[in-house]
Amino acid sequence: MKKTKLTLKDVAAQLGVSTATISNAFNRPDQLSQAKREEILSQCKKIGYSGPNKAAQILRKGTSNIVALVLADSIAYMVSDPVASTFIKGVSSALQEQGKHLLLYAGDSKSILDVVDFVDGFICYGAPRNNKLIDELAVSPKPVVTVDFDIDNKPSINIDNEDAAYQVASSALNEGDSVAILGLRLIDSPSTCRVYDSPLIGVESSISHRRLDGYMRAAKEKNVAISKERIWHLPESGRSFARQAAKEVLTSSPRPNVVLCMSDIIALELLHMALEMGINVPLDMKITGFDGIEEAERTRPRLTTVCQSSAEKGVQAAQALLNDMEEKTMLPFELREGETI
Amino acid sequence: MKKTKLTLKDVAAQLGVSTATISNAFNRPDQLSQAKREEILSQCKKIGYSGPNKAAQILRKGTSNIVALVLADSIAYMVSDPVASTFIKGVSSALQEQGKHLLLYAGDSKSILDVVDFVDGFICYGAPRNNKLIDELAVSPKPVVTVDFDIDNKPSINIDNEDAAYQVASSALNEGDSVAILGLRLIDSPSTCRVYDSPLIGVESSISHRRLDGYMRAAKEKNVAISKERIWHLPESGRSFARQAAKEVLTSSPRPNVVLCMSDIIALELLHMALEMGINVPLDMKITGFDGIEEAERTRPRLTTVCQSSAEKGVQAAQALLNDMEEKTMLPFELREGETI
DNA sequence: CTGTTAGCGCTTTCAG
DNA sequence: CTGAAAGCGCTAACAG
Repeated sequence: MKKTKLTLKDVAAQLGVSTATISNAFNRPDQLSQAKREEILSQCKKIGYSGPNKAAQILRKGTSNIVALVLADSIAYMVSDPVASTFIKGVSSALQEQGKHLLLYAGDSKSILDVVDFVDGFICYGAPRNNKLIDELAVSPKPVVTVDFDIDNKPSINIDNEDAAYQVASSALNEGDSVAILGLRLIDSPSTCRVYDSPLIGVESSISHRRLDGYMRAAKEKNVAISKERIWHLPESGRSFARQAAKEVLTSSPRPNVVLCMSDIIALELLHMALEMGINVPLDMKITGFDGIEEAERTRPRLTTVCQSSAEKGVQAAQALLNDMEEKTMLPFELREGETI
Repeated sequence: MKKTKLTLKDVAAQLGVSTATISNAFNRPDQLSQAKREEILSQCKKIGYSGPNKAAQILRKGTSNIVALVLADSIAYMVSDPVASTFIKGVSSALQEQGKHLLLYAGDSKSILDVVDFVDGFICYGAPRNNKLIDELAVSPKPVVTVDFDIDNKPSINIDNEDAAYQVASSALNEGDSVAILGLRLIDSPSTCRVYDSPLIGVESSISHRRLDGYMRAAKEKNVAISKERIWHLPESGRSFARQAAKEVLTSSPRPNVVLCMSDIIALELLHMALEMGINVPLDMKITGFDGIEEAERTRPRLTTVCQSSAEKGVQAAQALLNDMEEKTMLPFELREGETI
């Protein structure tokens, strides 16, 4: 009894039929009689052949049932971000429904080339930290769907970040306010800092700049001036960066009485720290977030923020990919009035 | 100018060398002169050949650089669990270091067969909900590493759950205490309920039962009786199940003055609810958790719990897989005394 | 150091 | 409905 892996050919020989018949029994039920098919399948099970080798199928058919999810940053970081993980959740449930598999791909990887040949497509969540990936995706022969950013001629899922930011800022701001903004990835710096006159990055494509635009439009309408030294840049939305930035804001002078935050994580960190310092929210300081994560609902006072359904985004992205959608989709968002403004 | 994808053969023809030379230029630098190699590589770049097709390489070489991470449950659930996502974090960072890719695989999938042919191995985090997968993994020709449970003859990463539970219970319990236990997956039920006399599941393999054993050993030593109607079963460690169970416990009579929880998520939910009800923790009720998640450190009063480094587990699991380790590894844990006992 | 060639295991025309 | 045969694109002996 040798244990060399059985091949379709072996099986065909053993059962005394041709290889095509075995192949058809597994892949194209309509190509042979019900009876014959069941006969073959049961024989296969008996002799321990569990079906055509997938690696060979991938080469031959050119499809693998694997979808790559390209994250903006390292997997390590993304998977612990509540917004990203909710998105992954949406993607994975939609994929699982269709029997597709999920390959997680870091946005700071060198290249996309070592998977492009065998995955069935890419879902790209946020502009990957390594810009080169964007160029590679742009010319990839495999379908691509982007989320929270765009690539020319590729379908995408977005919300209107400018408008969302405008709305949340509008409801928070009043003439005479002293405002600070806690922004995400506005400039090219690995650490928390004020923006000052650093050149803004990815101004066209980035959701952060759309949000900034929205804040500024609201500010202008309300006759509120916001100078660049009151705008902070955070390299990512992790708690430690948020804490740093929150501290800087809270100890800056004059202390702002409205702080617009580009993520709930940042806003919550600021909120907690402010409360600890005995600052009354919203009387002494108003705070707004962005995203609408669960924790923001549980926290007291409840955070005023913009809700976007990351899970829904994930589902839509997966469906767009699997159904070869061409259009760019704009998903709705919702202002959630909490108790922090 | 046709756009048919270039193959290695085409390139060889165009450059006037043999296919082996092209292949070697990409895969085995030692097989040809530095000069020739660079010549070839730069020519390839110029004509737009980005290297050997990966699908073909997978078939030919039998390796893909893809590692499947089999989760205990659906990806959707796992990715939002802080313990699991920290584990994923560890795995992914170790894999990324070695240029390996991460395929997330749901533990409630039908079978492992549709990836076994092309992945390089499996990391299996917790006993998959679908038991069939365990049998398939047990006979898989590809390397397997299990975490938080065992398969005969396969390497594994574990902590001593019995001892950890014993220690945390020991430090919480005193003679005369009225104790409740909030357990995980103790019986076969999709909803929160008391264990009573339902048959326990997976008694041998499950970490939950090891923890239960540890609690019981401590209880016995301290002369504390814990009846099965004071032991709750939660199907998973999500907040909503936790909330349900917490409510049942807090409204049960007599109300226990010590509650041992098998996860921090459960313990925190209980803690919050108890505080809201005006119960003094730890005076009126002591609470212990398990895992040592970040949130448990941030919460006041700080939770008393067992810390295990899920990230480290992930790293070790990945290394065990990549280095073909054979042994079963036992990782250390650490009791963290908070203010809830 | 380079070229030839036999597969890796399968799918899919195309005849029968 | 079945069988024979041509590749999918590549790698690794092996011979030169």
